[in-house]
Amino acid sequence: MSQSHSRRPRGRPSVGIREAILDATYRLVLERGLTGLTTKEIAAAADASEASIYYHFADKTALIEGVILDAVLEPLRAFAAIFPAETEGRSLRHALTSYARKLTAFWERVLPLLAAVQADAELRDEFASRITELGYGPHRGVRAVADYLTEQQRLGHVRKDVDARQAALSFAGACFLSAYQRHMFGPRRKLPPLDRTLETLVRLIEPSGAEARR
Amino acid sequence: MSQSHSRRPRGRPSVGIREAILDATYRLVLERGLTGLTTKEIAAAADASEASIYYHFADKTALIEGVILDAVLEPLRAFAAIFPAETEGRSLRHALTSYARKLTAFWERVLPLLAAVQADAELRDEFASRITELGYGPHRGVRAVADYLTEQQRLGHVRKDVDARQAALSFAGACFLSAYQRHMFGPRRKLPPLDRTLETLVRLIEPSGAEARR
DNA sequence: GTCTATATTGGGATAGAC
DNA sequence: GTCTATCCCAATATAGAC
Repeated sequence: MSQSHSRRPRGRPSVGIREAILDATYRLVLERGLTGLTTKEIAAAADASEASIYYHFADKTALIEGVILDAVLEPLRAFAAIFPAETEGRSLRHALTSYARKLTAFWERVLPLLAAVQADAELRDEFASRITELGYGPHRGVRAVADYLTEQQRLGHVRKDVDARQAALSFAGACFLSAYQRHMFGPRRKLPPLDRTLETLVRLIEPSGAEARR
Repeated sequence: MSQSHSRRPRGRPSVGIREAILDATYRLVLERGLTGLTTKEIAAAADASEASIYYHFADKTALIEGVILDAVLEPLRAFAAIFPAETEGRSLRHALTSYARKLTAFWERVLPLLAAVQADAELRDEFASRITELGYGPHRGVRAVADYLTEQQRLGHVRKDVDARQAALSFAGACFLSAYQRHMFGPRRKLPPLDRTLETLVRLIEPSGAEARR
């Protein structure tokens, strides 16, 4: 967006370069990865000069770290809150399917950034401590589902002999693997469609006639 | 292995530098990530000169790509074959638990490398096409489990109304998420222990008394 | 605030002795 | 085959005009 003219036509908006730089950096990390990413590339993609990068950011590291950590932490923060709202007055199947779609989309958005984080020692350490201190992490999503399942169990919509946390891990795991596979190999459908996997899981944990009385 | 003395004592083995370089590169990618990894660092870690690197390898790219692709593809290849052997004459629970342990260990070994692959555009493309052409990929592990479950279904050890492929995805997904979490945050136990998750899954897919007759 | 032009550092790669 | 010494260039970062 906003490329395709190597020089902005006069009347350039005196503000917005900073945003363009952030945006370009983000896109480049997604598309080309972090390895070998240069300030020249970023400047070109943002249609700005390298000097402008150094006007707005202390150095390259500050730029990259800022972009990546924000791009991961913000969705994480946003996502951590949505599950309860998603379940309001919905059937077990509906709630889980809906959540799974969001969870998968979330992972697909974040995974490329996590790869970049992981490939860089400094970023990795910084990221791990930030996540830990904020209390985010995969267990967050798993626990949200587990809590929901426990509640549904109390209401008799989930078999009593199912360990909610374990079932939640299977659930989240299926979403995660599905997202990771698309992340690495694109949208080829080599794995079973996630929707049907979830349906299978739901059927497994729902009380069958014989189980309902236990 | 073979570190802890910064200079080989005299009588250095005139052969083995190539191996030392490969080994050092591998270790450095794991420890420090690919971003910013230099030939100087590699040389130092291998206790060799930079020139030796260029004697044995065409350029830095050839070295890195060689190391990483080998380090990923070889375990992949080895792993693709083991599942059937693991299941011989074992109970459903035992076979799955044993396989899960291997699957998780495999992922933990490979994930750091995959992150490096993903962070580099060239590597990523090269890797994706190699994997595709070899027919590896996450679906491989999923399918192996699915086939096994189908067989067990025929033998009456798995509920008939369970879709084997979907159950396998849940199974592999739980392993994968578990491995990924440890990969990112270390061995903190924020997720439910995998063993118990698998037990839960096994119990779910095993025929209950009421289901056995269907 | 943004640019052009330039300084500086350091990493990839090579020459040539041994 | 391995080393030391060096080259070259690309990438980060800055100076200074506008």
